[in-house]
Amino acid sequence: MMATVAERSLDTIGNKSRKIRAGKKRRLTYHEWFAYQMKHNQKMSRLLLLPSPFWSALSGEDMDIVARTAKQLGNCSTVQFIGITPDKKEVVQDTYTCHSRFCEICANRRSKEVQKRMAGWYVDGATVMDGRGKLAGNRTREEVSRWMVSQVELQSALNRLPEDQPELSDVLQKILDDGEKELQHEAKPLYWHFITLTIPNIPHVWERDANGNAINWLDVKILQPWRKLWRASRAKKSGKASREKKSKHRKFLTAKRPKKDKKKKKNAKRGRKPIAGLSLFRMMLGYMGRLEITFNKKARTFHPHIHLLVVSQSRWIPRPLVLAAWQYYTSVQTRNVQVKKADPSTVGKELVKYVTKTADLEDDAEAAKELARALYGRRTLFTGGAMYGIRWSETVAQWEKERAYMKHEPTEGRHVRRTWNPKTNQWDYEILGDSQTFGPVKGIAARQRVVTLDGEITTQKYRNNALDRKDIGRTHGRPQSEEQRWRNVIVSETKAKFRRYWAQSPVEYAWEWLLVGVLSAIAAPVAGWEKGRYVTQTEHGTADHFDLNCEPCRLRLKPPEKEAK
DNA sequence: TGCGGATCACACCAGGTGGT
DNA sequence: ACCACCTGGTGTGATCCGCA
Repeated sequence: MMATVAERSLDTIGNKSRKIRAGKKRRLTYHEWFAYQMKHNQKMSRLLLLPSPFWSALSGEDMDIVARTAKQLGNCSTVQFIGITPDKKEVVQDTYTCHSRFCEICANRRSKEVQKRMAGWYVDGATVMDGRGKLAGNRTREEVSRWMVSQVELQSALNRLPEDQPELSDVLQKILDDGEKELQHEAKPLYWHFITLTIPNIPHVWERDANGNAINWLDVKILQPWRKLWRASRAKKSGKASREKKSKHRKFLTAKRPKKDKKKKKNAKRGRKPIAGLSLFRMMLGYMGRLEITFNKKARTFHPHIHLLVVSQSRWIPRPLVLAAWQYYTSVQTRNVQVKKADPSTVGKELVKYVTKTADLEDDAEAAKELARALYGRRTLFTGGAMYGIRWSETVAQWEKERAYMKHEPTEGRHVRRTWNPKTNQWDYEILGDSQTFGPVKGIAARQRVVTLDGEITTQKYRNNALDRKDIGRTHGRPQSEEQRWRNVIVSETKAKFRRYWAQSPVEYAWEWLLVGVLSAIAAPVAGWEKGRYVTQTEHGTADHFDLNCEPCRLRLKPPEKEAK
């Protein structure tokens, strides 16, 4: 019953799938949807999922290998397997943990918060997911099932309606669409404003800290505050759950009416004090921004600006309120905030004219280098809200493309300095000499990471790549069976986890490795050291020790040889 | 097509304020 | 002391864009 309902109600998933979107639009079967989710859903892909055909291929010995490797590495394997039962139910089969008190992953798993949320994720050992394929932590399988049944029943009722009842059909269609429909606001006139947010002169836009890590002050000082401000302004005002409203109403009916205290303020607004000026940003529908950095030659300081062209529902934007909001999010006492009305017909000119003046930097190679590093891979022209992703014209797009010359290494081509020529209404390019060129140094890559509930820091792409990589687990030129490939995936994942753990906190890892070794030596004095590692038995193949660099150990990973013909 | 970088919707959570 | 209510903050998954 469950599976059939799921199959019939999951047709909307197809729109989001790249493969389905490219081809003819059609309904997804449950298996197709599940395969898609396994590949693309970040929450689900945090688990190492094995397709059901390979599930039986994983023997108990393989699990032992994983567990032993995890124990040896002093880190959690956090490898979970999901099996598909005959009734199409996904069941979490097993998890291996190291239970070390130094292990962050285990500490996280033990925390009440994680336990609480994990309890919502799984009902009777099965993953809970809703009709849209999302893992819903606050809904049980029964609730999801009821929701899907109601949707299917509504749709079927709509299909079975006779044609002479258009009114009823409309009502049913309205109910169906209600969940997906966005709120339709009545049309209001829009006004364009030009806002300039600035940060006082700062000595550096990019530098390295004591540990050698790159700090992009440009991002910290001005871009992040702006993103925070915009995000806060986009946040919906919290709505009330119907259950709370009901309880409130019930209490209101049953409670005795108290006498009003005239001393206290009437109609006083309760709750947290709102941030001044944030309501103004709420009325803005979208923005187009340009990052500008000027350089003060005498003081040798940078002065970053954000020029914003916003479209707002409010006719008037008071400058003090914008200033207050900007000061709240930057914690900086600045007074250089400008607000003025803008003409939408001159959008391009207003924004494009604000570019970094390279003439200020030509005498200061260090400053130019610093600026180049700060701007490396960063978009100086950005959009948001209703204007997100729009482009003015192909010409502007081409300008943007050309402007990114600083992204490339100096060996890739010659560097040019571009200046705007108002006479010809075009850019003039000036080729810089070798002494004036500079190559940006890549800092620590700020990759988008996902911290799972198990505390593991990973990415969806990393896992997909690991699965897609063909050279996983050296095959030495031999063709690799699917079974062997999946087995190698497990081992390589564990090894990669060790590398990440080592990279994150080598000191902690070293201490734990030492402690585990000493404790093992005390607990099991019969065995000894071999190849720099402690083993409980010296004979390979039957020992608890498993070394990936050891040939006898690696032999155990090989698939069983076929019988001789 | 893969990867890096960015925004957005949704849900939950922490904390403050007025009232009982 | 507790509750109702309000606010912004934050985690998480989805999606989009630009580039090679």
